[in-house]
Amino acid sequence: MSAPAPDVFLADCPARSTLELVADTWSVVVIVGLAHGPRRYSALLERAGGISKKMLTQTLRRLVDAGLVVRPATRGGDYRLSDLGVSLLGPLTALTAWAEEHAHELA
Amino acid sequence: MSAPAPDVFLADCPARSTLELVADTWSVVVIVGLAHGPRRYSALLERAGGISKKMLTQTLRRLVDAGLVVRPATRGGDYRLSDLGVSLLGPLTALTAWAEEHAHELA
DNA sequence: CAGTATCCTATCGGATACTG
DNA sequence: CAGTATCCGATAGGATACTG
Repeated sequence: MSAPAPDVFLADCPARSTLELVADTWSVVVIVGLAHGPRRYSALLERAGGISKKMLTQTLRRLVDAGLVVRPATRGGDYRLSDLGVSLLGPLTALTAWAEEHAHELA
Repeated sequence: MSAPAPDVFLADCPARSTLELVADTWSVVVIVGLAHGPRRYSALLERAGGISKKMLTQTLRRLVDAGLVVRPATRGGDYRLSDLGVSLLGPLTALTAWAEEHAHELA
């Protein structure tokens, strides 16, 4: 954590691919949706305003593959954040907090 | 700043549109690219690895319209972050810092 | 209920060429 | 140099129907 102004700006930066994973609306919505605790597929579908089954499935798959979310052991069980996923909550809530605070200032 | 677990999770939340603006790779890259100070179009184009003129123009337009970036007064001048844009740097660097720190843990 | 698979449109986004 | 405009293939993403 002592990197001196690291540059996501550069394409070859490994953080870039990570950023591309995280800098996605549905990913953020789903992760935040799991912040309060594990939830079933249908719970996510209903609460995540406007997401379609297709995108939910796809987003969950990506997040599971990336290791941010843990797939339920049994079909129909709860999805939950992995430790890595939990570690992302800090930065992410900072971002969503900003979004809420400044939503009215944006055109 | 005292919101009790606000929910970007919901679609009708005003923060959602804000999130959709910010949760975009190119937007993040350009904003971070302007973090160190104002830069000209060509400077952004060269340093933002892999971005095309089209996407740079489009992204800049969106960010300017949203009020996050200030267009140069004279053609060929420097683009710079607005106060609002600067206020976003905190949350954003938290996110990019996370991306750098955990890049190797992701599949 | 929990997904998966298919169809189809809209947008993304690079390459290229053009203008002031 | 600083953009803008057009062409076009690739992907996003909703609607719907289907399976266990």
